[in-house]
Amino acid sequence: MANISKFDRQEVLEKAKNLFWEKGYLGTSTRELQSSIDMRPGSIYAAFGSKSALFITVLNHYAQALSEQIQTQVFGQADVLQAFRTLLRELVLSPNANRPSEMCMLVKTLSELDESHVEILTQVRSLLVNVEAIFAQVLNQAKEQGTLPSDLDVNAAAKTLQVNIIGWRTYLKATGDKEIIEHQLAQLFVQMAVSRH
Amino acid sequence: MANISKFDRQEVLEKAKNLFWEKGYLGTSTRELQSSIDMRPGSIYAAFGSKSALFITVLNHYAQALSEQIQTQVFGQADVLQAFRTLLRELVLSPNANRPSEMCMLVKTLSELDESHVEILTQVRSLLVNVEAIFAQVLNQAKEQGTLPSDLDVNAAAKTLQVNIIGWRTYLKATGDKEIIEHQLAQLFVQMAVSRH
DNA sequence: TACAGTTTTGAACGAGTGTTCAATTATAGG
DNA sequence: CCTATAATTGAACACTCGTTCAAAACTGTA
Repeated sequence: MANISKFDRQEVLEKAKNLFWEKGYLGTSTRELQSSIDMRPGSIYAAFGSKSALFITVLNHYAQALSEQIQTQVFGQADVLQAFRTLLRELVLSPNANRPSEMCMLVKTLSELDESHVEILTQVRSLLVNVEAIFAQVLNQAKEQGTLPSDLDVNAAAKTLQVNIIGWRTYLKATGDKEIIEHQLAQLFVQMAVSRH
Repeated sequence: MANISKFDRQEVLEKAKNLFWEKGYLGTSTRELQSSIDMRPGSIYAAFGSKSALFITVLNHYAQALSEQIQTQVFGQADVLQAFRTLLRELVLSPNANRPSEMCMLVKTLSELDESHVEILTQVRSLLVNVEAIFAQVLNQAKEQGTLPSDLDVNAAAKTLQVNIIGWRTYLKATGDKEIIEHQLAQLFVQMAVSRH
């Protein structure tokens, strides 16, 4: 296996992520990949094994980055719920120039592939479970901080969050209508605050 | 242009729909298409023009079928809201054996393709607008029937419906968790019923 | 039955696919 | 500086892709 230094590896994964995220797994050819990450086929195959193996590595890299963002920008903040809401607003609505697609990469991959790509789908599903678990952690901490009612069903709320984020991002790609999404996002946090289970 | 009889044309579009829906636009090769609809390349190109033109024709066929289903199963029913809710439950949750993918084909296509496939994306966006308009019509009729409050913002509710359906179907493909979806679906109809704007 | 017009066929085209591997270049230890 | 090991290169492989088109088969009219 090619001994790419850690710094280069991160850079390569970042570039591969951007391309895969924009064009999807099937829509990205290995030649595009080659020129994008500036590696020749032999090196890529020595380092990552195959197109699908590289893609899975990239997916992990993507999820890792998301997880770290929540870790640094939400956990440890004075008002966890407030910080989470801010981050969510940014992730869903901000027209971040360096985001290659309006879709979440996990959801885009889940949508794109059928069950003939089991390995990739399995990894996507597992990563989505991780994300949901992190959401639940955030909500739990908000409960402890008293910004969410103590009887809130945290797991159900985390699932609702997932469903809505998926819907919002996709709807945004369809229509570009940010206003309704902004409204729904606010609404969702109101609902969580008044939930009685 | 090849003069396919109307019956054959419907059958061809149906088969092409099933394949495209299952494997996506990029994931479907013209050879698979050829054997699936039992036409030779020359005939396909005479009748439809290109792979992408056939795909767009198939998308229209797909949306047309959905529209007709709402027309016959919802409009004209004694309780439109009730009928709509039943149909929605079926469309989102039923493990219909002859549905080639858990995803909505429009959403799957929207997710899969980037802006380099403008023609297809434009058509998908337009069809999604149509669907939303039909939802609004249904809700309006429910208002007239008195099953929804007269001050309900029908357009906003239709958007919310869209966002949720997209989220539900995708979440279902990710986790298979029907329980939470069923709960959220019920919840959504409760919210519409008590809305105050 | 003969013929003009239409439709269908399937071989073929050129470009693009993921992947491999012998040859070359770079690296590090003595 | 020399050598053994590791990493990189890029040409090449065996397919597959979307698409075309001359030839064959079919169609309906006279």
